[in-house]
Amino acid sequence: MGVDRGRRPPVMADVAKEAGVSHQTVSRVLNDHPNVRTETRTRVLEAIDKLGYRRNLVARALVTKHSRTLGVVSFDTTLYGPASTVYGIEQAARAAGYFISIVSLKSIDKTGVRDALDYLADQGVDGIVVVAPQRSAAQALADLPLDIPVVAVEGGEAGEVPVVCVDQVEGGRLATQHLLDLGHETVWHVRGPGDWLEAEGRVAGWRSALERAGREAPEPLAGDWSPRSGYEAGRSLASMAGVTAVFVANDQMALGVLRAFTEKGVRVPGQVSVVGFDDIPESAFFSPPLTTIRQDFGAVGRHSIGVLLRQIEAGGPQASGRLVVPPMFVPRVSTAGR
Amino acid sequence: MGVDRGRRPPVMADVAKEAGVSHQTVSRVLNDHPNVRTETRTRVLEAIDKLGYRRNLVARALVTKHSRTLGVVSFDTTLYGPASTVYGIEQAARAAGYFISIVSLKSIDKTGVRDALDYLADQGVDGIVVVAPQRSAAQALADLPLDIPVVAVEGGEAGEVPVVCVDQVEGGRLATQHLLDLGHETVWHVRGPGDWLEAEGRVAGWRSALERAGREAPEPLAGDWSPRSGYEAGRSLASMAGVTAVFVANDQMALGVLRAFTEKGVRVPGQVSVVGFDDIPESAFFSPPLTTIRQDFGAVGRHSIGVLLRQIEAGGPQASGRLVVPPMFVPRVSTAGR
DNA sequence: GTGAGATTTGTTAACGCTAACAACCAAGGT
DNA sequence: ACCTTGGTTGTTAGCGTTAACAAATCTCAC
Repeated sequence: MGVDRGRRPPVMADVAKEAGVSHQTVSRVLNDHPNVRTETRTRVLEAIDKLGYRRNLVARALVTKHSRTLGVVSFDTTLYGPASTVYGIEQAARAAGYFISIVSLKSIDKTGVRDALDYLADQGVDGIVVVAPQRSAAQALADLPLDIPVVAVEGGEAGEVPVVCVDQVEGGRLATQHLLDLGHETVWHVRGPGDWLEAEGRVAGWRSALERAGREAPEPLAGDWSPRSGYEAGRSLASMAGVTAVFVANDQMALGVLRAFTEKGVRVPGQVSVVGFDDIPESAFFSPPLTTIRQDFGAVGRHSIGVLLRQIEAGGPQASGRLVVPPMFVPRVSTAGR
Repeated sequence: MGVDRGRRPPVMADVAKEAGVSHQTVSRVLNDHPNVRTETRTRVLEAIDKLGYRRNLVARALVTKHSRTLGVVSFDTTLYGPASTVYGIEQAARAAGYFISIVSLKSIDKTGVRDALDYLADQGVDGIVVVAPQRSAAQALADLPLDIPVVAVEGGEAGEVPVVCVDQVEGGRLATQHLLDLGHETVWHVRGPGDWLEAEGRVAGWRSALERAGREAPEPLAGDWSPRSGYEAGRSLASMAGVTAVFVANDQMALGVLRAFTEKGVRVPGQVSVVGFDDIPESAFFSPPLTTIRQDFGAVGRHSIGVLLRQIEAGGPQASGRLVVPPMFVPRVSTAGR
């Protein structure tokens, strides 16, 4: 392939001359226009190959008004959940022929989200996925009427914006019911930070399962998703009487709880049963291996792209509302009967 | 701000008319051209504000040949290391006014890397960071002479391509030396997968520390970074006689080793000391808390952008070679003297 | 064989911006 | 008064592609 003739990368006109056609015909070949003779097509294709031509997507985007780029706004992609979701998004988008442009926020406030959205809109993205697990982020989305398709992941009621999420309430219920089924009188809860919708959903599920069973719901302990906050909650729980079952709102905090229990000589699951949430890859190897609720982040990512693309191609918001991915119970060793 | 007059988003000509100047003057204001009267400038700025004008970056990119977008190719951004590195890259890039376009690979082979690079080059990125921890990826980079600035992260000798990395050999040495200093006769090693440069660097550091101390290096056990592979290695180690110290090539595998030891009744650090690598957020809460080697992924990400931007602005590869970030020893509870 | 219709190709004009150059104006030196 | 100089602004011409339309060619029935 004779690339590099004359330094400057070849453009459509060069291919056209090489193939003895007009540049428009080259364009047609490139865009799979039906009305091109097969013989012409192969001639053009050969010329493209010979010159090593690659079409300029920027020029294309200028005229079509479509960049085939999708924006992703996410909060702290260092965390397993967001990272996995973004990974799913990226895979699905690339499979559909879209590029992914990422903005990772340190903190999610209204200004942060607004700026990120503006930033991406400036770049000319065709649509945006906002991984908006916090109430404030979801709120921000609902408030700003963007003229560009948007999908929220884990987003609560985000006004007009369609939402893809895991059923957190169901997950909380599953975890709590499992512990009740094992014969525990009641279930304690280490919850996630106040502003997070996921944290609230899990609290709601936990509370609902307890209520349905007619049990008293103890005051939940507050955490911030970090192992350290779980550790501190664990130390509190270890010093309290009558704690036999704990539902911890994520696996990292559950790790902290387990650590605190180990230090205090509380045996798991001998004395206390523990259930986590997320099923991070490490959970199966905690001491003891953690019973938990798995979230299929990959599916969430894929679905969000599906919804977004449908919206883009339809040229307006579909009445899609809310797409809910079910959570999955994963029994391991950290829970046992009374 | 009277946005939305007439549906179609305003373009430079609209601003020009509004301000009573030519569109070129608007362009000059936008690009901070020095020769514009302050009075004219404010008039243009007011018009921009009034119309809610935002410049079209695609059109700009077409004529300037610069998209202010950087590509990132990474392997499995679900893992903590890559995720943190990409996060650092993203933050640094955005601070410098660049967009980030990500391609996350499932497997890194030559074709995969080549395709990803082509894909990003098509998009018109100004430069690319390749997170290339595998030998094959580094090789691929070295082989394909890209006409676009590239930086490799964790990349071994990548030919002409500048590299930013953590000093893996030093890390391995640090971990091993720590165990020797505690009085252990020798140190066993659970290594990462063969193709990974990081795995090889850590092996080399481990071996060098042992050699320097005049000790025999036992055959390393093979892992694949996953907790499960660490668990299996741990089971083997537990059944072997004379094992008192183990350096595990990452924290996740170390977790598996700890789990296996717990199951087999091997006390850590009572009978065997364990050192990990990475310092993931969970490590401090393992049972026992894991002594490990911290990698500053954020710094690596930031530096890679620094090197890349310098290369882009200089308009050619700088004689930068290799930028090495030192690892850091983090003592915790999983190691003790003989 | 001829005209209607379809198929295939070419020509021209955007898309919204910046670069290059030209034009204009005021100030200052001769 | 003239010419220069430099700051300030406007005009024109692309960047590389697709859209819209026009032109040429082919196909087939009558």
